[in-house]
Amino acid sequence: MAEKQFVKEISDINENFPQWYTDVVLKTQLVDYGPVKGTMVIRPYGYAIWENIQKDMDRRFKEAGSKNAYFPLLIPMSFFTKEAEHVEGFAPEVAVVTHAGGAKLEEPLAIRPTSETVIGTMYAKWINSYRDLPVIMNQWCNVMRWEKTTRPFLRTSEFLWQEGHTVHASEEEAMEETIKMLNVYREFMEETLAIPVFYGKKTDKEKFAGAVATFGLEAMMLDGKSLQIGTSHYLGQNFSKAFEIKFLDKDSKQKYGYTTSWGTSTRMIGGVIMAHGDQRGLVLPPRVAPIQVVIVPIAAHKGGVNEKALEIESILKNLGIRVETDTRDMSPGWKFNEWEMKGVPIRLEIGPRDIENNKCMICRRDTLEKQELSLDNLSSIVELLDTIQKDMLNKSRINRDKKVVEASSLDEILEGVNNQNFVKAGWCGCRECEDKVKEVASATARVMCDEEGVPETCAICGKKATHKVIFARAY
RNA sequence: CGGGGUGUAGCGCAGUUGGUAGCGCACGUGGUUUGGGACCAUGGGGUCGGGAGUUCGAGUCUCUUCACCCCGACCA
Repeated sequence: MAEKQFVKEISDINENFPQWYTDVVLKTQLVDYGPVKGTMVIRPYGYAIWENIQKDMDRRFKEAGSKNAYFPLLIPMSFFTKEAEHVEGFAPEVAVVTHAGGAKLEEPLAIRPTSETVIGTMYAKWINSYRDLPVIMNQWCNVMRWEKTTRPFLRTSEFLWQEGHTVHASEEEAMEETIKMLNVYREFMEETLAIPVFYGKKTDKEKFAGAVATFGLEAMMLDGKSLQIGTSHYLGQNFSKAFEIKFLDKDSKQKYGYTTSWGTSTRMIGGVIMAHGDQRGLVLPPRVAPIQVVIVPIAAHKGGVNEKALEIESILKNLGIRVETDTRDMSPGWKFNEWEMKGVPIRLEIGPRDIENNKCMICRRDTLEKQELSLDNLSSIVELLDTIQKDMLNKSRINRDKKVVEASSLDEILEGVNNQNFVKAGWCGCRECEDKVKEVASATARVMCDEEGVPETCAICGKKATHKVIFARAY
């Protein structure tokens, strides 16, 4: 059977990481490849993770003052040309509708790669006075970017995401919003996905097309590569000037607004897989796991076992736990392996001997530790899920911190990334040095961390450093 | 777009000098099992990626075409 092969093949994740990833997303039935190259079908088990992410994140957005809305999928091509840098950045990857209703369209329509342009157009109509500001909206939708190489969740032609778009009366307020949302993301990644992140300003080379400044959150995957798991952009007046987002201020003067945008995508699911997985497959943090506890009845044919299992299921359900009982006619060992591969945080075994002794067996997916639990004490599973959630973040943080090094020369940067590390180094701020690192070490500048203290000299050219940057290979 | 590779059952693969299309897993049925991927019996399932050619005969040889994968390049 395919699943058995999976466990055997994957003896060392690091040696065969891309293959491990592909196997795990396909064999755990999170996704399937779509009929159009570069697209993915998110299967129910994978989509349930996305729903949990959405629910948690949406609550945080609303607490931060954001409202949800929805804007159209199709955007007139002319909208993109209004912001020069934006069109230049996105043109190569935009899919375009040229025909509709059986005829060629007068103006081609872009399938949105991101919605700054439509939303900006609408904001221009809606905003007149400083009393209309700030505007803080978010939409959950799909976008399309025609990428050359794709991988499920990490980079697909079509993906699901959330994009927030805001307008503010002042530069300070807009920048504050940019940083505020960056922090909302950071808290979500750590508290809900159990993924520790580095976060900070991106270099000009890596910033969003059309932004004044881009801030990113970078997570370390099991193979030491970095995944940009969320971004928050300060757009200044670039888009408000291009789309005429103006308001009459208190001083009776027409002014352009200051805009921001921020987004995260289904890529987060890929991040969860690659940050927590192991040789047996997925390890899902309890807060996003579609099934938090799976009950496996042992020797169910002996009577009374399935009944007891279902009784436990209803007790756990009443405690607010997402629980499922696996009554399929298969050997227990087979089920154990299947649910481990699927990353269910807790497995509960119940058999005739347990029922006699009024207990059950509990196995944690993150540590694979087994322990007995009295059936009178089932409510402690709520705390155990919480413990697992916290332990996973701590474990990730410890493993990550072991793989962060400092470098003061190009050779050391190369050595660092070759050892699957994140490398912190001084940087003079010039594009040439950034390109040199890419050329020599295939690593890119991820985010700046100047607050840690900027080194004296640039590790690449030896001139005076202006920033401290994390270099890493990236997905 | 450059370099390399693969197309044979749902999945993974074998198929020798050209001679009736095979194996493992999965799937159906009956039974025995069940505390770490059980077993026995039996059954169903194929335009060999497509097209053309050579031949008495092509999964196998030739030409052509398509699709997918990996490494680059590009890129949230």
